[in-house]
Amino acid sequence: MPTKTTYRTKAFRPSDIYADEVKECPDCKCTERNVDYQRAEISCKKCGLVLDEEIIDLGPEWRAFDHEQKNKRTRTGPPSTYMISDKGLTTTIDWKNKDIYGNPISEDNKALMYRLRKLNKRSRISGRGQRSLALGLSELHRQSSRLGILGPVREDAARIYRIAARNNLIRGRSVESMVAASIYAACRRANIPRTLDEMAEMSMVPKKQIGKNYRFLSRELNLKLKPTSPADYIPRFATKLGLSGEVQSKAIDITHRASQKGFNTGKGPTGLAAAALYIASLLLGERKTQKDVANVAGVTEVTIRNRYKELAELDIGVSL
DNA sequence: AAGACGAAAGTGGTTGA
DNA sequence: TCAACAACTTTCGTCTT
Repeated sequence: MPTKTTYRTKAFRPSDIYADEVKECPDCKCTERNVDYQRAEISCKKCGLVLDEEIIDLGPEWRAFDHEQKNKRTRTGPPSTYMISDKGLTTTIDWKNKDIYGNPISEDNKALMYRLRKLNKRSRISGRGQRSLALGLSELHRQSSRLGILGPVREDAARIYRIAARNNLIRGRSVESMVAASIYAACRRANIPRTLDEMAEMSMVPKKQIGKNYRFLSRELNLKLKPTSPADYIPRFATKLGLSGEVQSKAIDITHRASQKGFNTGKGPTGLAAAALYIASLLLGERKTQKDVANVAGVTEVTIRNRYKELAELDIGVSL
């Protein structure tokens, strides 16, 4: 990814970003590019060679049909927020009338300090709603891009965040953690759940806090989310492990049969998904170690073993 | 030598008084 | 608010391939 941030226009287009650093395609030496946002890939227009993948979409959040919408819907400016916001490093002026050495401030300066405090406070508060929302949305954009979340799911996350902001649910919580919680909720709603570990890793927010905020959001906004099904995790885990589609469907089959026997109650869905994948990989001869599966699923080998033992006792055709 | 297995102790979150 | 509790993790020793 290019790291240059020389463009400062309000609504830049992704194609502009790459315009000044198009390199020749090593295959056919042409310089024309296709940018595919669905797959997040840049490929050569002539020969189709993929030149860059997992690009970050820095474009506007929504489509706009007239000038007013364009102003409203475009997120505010370049990825770095140095120009706009204080990046959370707000300056406050102490209420004590002491200087940094602890000496009292002179009577002359007291009036000055009073005025400064007042102005500082006022400038910080004014327009906070608008500004923090813009900040939140750009943070949301950054995080969802890193997770590879696009389209409707991202829009849903943005909607959740906006509603939360409107209902004053962000106050007292960090923007990053609430954004992460919104994305987490949107993913679950779309049945493509991310684990809390994944969310924590990319948002730099402790897992605990994301979970807490997520529960808070779902309670306050009545999101009515069902517990995640282990089957939802399987395709993603399987892909990461490089397992075939057959193993995937076998694993999904196992989780379905297990849930028919009322097995999935109270257990973590990722553990069960991992165990099902492990078993399926053994049955179909694409052996993966417990350790590999455990790493991808974010559980330990011990958990896989336990689930695996329990599944074997369940009489659903899983026996070794 | 790596992977699988299991026991035991520890951890963080939920529940019910 | 606190203790009990279930699920899961960490750690470690032993067995298997």
